Amino acid sequence: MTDAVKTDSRVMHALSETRALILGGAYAPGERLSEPILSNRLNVSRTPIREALGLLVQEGLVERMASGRCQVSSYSTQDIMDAIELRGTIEGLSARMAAERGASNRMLADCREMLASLDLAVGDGSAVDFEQYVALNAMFHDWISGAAGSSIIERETERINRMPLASPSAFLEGQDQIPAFRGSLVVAQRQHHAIFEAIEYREGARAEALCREHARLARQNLTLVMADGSLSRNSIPGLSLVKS
Amino acid sequence: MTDAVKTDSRVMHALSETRALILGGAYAPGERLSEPILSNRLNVSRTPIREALGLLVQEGLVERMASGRCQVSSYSTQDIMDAIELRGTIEGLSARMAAERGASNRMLADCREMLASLDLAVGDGSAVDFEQYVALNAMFHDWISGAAGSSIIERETERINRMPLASPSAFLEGQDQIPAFRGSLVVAQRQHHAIFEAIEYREGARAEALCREHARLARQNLTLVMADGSLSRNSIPGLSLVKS
DNA sequence: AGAATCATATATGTACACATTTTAGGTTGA
DNA sequence: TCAACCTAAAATGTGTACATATATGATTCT
Repeated sequence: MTDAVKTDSRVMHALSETRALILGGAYAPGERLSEPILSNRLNVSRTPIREALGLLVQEGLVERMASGRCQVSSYSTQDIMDAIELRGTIEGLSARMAAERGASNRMLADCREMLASLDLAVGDGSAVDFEQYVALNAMFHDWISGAAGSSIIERETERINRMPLASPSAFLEGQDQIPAFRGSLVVAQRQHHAIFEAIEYREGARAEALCREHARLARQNLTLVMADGSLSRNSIPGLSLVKS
Repeated sequence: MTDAVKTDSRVMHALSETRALILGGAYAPGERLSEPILSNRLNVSRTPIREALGLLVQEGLVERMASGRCQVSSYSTQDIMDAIELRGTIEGLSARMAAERGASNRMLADCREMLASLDLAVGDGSAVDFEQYVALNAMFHDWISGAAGSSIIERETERINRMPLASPSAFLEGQDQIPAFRGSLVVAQRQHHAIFEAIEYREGARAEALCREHARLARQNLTLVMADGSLSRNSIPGLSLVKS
């Protein structure tokens, strides 16, 4: 988080609780979030609730109406597609900058290690260690962002990744049951290697293009998820916010 | 603004006043911003001051330290360079999407009108109507963002543009005295036409590349400004935040 | 003299009260 | 039946008080 709110404060409590309620589908898109009611529900006074709502507006989970009232945000499938495309574009920028400016040997070594662990987690795609994969995948994407060497770009990347369903891990958690997903992990991991190689060899344009295409795997997964009627709306955090 | 804070509220007052103080250089980078002191200075109670500071953190003008205290942000020249590159990249994405998805005849007509007015404002570069240029230039860039047809991307573009010195208008205001600038406006306006043409003809890759290069004019202007010792540090809003 | 320590002053985090605005529902009138 | 209006309930915007945490500066000890 870029906002240094003390970790054990009531604001943080209100923030994470409310976020969990929204992402878990306890509040439907468009539903009002009144400060007094949340205040009662979370046993926190209105002041931290108010601040937490402001942060959720910033995260995109909540919208503030002209009257000042808050409601749960609603996104179209296209919105999520665009958010993923935006993430891919910014990751592409990071990767290009990392390639052009050059990553330190230490950074490169760290990434090689990550990739090796990811190889183990993926295997041949028949028995993926999902938990490991999710954690390492997030680390790899953070690595790209950091390798660019720009705090501004790193900060904006973090921001985009907080947007529901746009983060690199969005469709991974709780998706071990869909067969088509497991295959895509093998492809994704091959792309990870290619992205790393491009950065290592200072091939900026290639690194950028690969990142963009890599993000499009997520768009494909979104399509799969939206088409799959058997999926509970609440099995993927934030999916409840997507209307149409 | 994406945040719907009532326009005449005390929060808005505190926000714009404090922002003006920071951008005008009344507070130096790293200087502390205490809520009670601002409260006194602006004749507003701590509550709206506190919220305004939160918004300024979001804008990047203020940083919140681990203790909870706020201080004026400090940026390096490289940070601004990176922010401009990021803006160019996102504008490029917008332009590509606008080209690929197609802009309505109405949108295209609007833009043609803007470009004609810009042509008038620029003339042959010897007698530029700066005020007109600044306003129309901002409109043109907003148009690109809107033409993409994605509210998500439009929102993030607005956000980037609020970052000090990264917006398309950042180096235009108050720069009528630097000769090198006037020449760059002719180049910039030619790029505007090319970007429009690329979008009109659905040439996505061209539109994207042009937007990126267009933003690099701003980077060049930043270099000029930083090299020019004769320039007062406060003549360009936000320049006081740049250290080294 | 310099470093560690302690006390005071100041700032932040939070609760709560109150005024104003907004919403919601019911009533009246066409 | 529907629309406009009016009234009551509820929500937001803001000020203020107080507890806790943090910073500052004097003091003491080495």
